Amino acid sequence: MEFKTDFAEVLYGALNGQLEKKKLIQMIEKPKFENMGDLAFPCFELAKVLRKSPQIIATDLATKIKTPLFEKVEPVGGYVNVFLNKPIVSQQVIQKVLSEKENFADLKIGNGQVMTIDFSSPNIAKPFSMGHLRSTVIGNALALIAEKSGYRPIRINHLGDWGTQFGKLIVAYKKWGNEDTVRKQPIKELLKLYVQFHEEAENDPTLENEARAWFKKLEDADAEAIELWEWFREESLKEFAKIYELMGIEFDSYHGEAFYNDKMDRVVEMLEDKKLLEESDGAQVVPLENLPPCLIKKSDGTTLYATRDLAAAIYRQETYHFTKSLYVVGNEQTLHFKQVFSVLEKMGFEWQKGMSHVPFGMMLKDGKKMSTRKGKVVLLEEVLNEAIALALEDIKKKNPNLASKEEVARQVGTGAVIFHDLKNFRQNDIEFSLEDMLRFEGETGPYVQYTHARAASLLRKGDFQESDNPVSIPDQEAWSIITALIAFPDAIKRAIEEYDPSQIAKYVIELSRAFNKYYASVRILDDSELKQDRLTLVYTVKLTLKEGLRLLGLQAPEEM
RNA sequence: GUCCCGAUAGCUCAGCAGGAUAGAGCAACAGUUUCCUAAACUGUAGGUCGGAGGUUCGAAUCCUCUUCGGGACGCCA
Repeated sequence: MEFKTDFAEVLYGALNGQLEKKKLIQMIEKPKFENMGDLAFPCFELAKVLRKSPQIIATDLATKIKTPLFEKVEPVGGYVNVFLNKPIVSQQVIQKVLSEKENFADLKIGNGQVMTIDFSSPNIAKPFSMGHLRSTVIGNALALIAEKSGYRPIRINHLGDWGTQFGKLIVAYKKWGNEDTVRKQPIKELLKLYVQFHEEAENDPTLENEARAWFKKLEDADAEAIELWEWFREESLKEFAKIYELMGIEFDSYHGEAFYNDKMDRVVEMLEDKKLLEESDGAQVVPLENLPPCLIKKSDGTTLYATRDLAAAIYRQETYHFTKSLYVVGNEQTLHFKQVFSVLEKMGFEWQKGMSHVPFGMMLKDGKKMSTRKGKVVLLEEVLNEAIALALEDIKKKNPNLASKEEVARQVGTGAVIFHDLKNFRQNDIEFSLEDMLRFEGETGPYVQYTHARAASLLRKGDFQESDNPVSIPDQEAWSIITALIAFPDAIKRAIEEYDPSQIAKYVIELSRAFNKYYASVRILDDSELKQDRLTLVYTVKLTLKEGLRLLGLQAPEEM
């Protein structure tokens, strides 16, 4: 399977060790076009050392390369192009997928180490908006990819269940709220109150002071404040649970910000002991080099976001002993995490080197940030339900005899929404478009799911049974499927190294495309001696697609 | 003002440990089903890779400057 390495070995011999094997592996690339072979070695760099033209070097090298693994070696314009021996390579790959099944492409780079992943982290008493979708699906995929790569992921939902916003909410509830209406539709009603607070506060600034006072009461454990807070929190969690269930996402910890309330004094003490704290305009800060100072305590003595994140980081290290610790949080908080990591470094914690902020772009509406304060939010649950309804419609039209229509619609609908978010590089901003999100054709989740269902259908109809006979490439047209299968481990490697789930999304698209082309050009269930081999190939595609989808947090229905 | 992201086809984006003719999807147009799910496949059309310099045998990819868009920059998170 490591054909690059094999090629490098051969080159190393042919070059009498003039370049290191590692360097050679690095230089080997994939030719731009399929008719140029499967691997290519550019000779331009060697031209300087050898004082010969790249063309001559390539021609020369080509004659020296002889291995049964390559069926053709061709010097073209300064490149040595290599064509893999299709029968041999295919047999190896198919054999590997067949024997490893869903463990195909498992990596060991994580080495069993713990990786905490802080993601989703919605704010209590606010609706689960499209904005939170990004953190949720990216974090979930990263956890799955980390596991595939040999890490032990710990999924942490760092709930936004503390802060001045609760002061605002309590004020709003006491002034304009009503218990019954909140009980009926907690999130909608609380959002309404939150929005109303900001509207009224524009004309009446004293409201802000009231809100701060109520938050102070909350921090001082005032009974009424606590009671309301607990109620809001509980209702919100119920609401979030529905969404997580819909998307099939689970967490190891729901410790939110409030959990760290009693752990912050210790952090402040540690900072004092290390003489890192300074007073500035009545507030306590840690001055940093090349960064603005990090605020630890407000002038009224209450804590801040950064303080809680410091406490959380220390708690996580002490509890989980992580080697890596990720924060899947939006772009706009980059500075904050730089500050927090920097403070931890000043505190002398070596383990902070394993911490990374995994930023992502914003979900925009009309080119602008969506604002909860102004009530300009799109609710995730509504979008998911709409996607599911649309999927159900399609199923009724296209596959009316399908038994579990509702369940498959759920898988396909949520799949479309999740995939739409994951297929592009995280850091890009996304303009919210319901139309794009509910598209089931082209480069979409449903396209990949459909491809998987097609493969499953073939296996059913062809009554496929695994056998121990070696299987090789059944048709020339299948070669791009083989090369796609070979590429799966690389996709996972890149995804984990760059914390980039879109690598997997792009990969499953590529494999699906290769398979659909094959499907269109070769009749798989034809009665021929090739049928068993073809079905075996279909089976390897099905396994790999399913695993790829799983890593993104999508399910792969057998029929749709 | 300082710092961080981004700019590639009409739209959404790949490509960016430099390499051979810049690729997909959507939209448009033209096709494919007596045949394994047409949520598919085939073809046509569409690009001064924001602009200007530089490094290099070679730049969409690296460096500098610049324009435009977004974000962050102390008592929100």
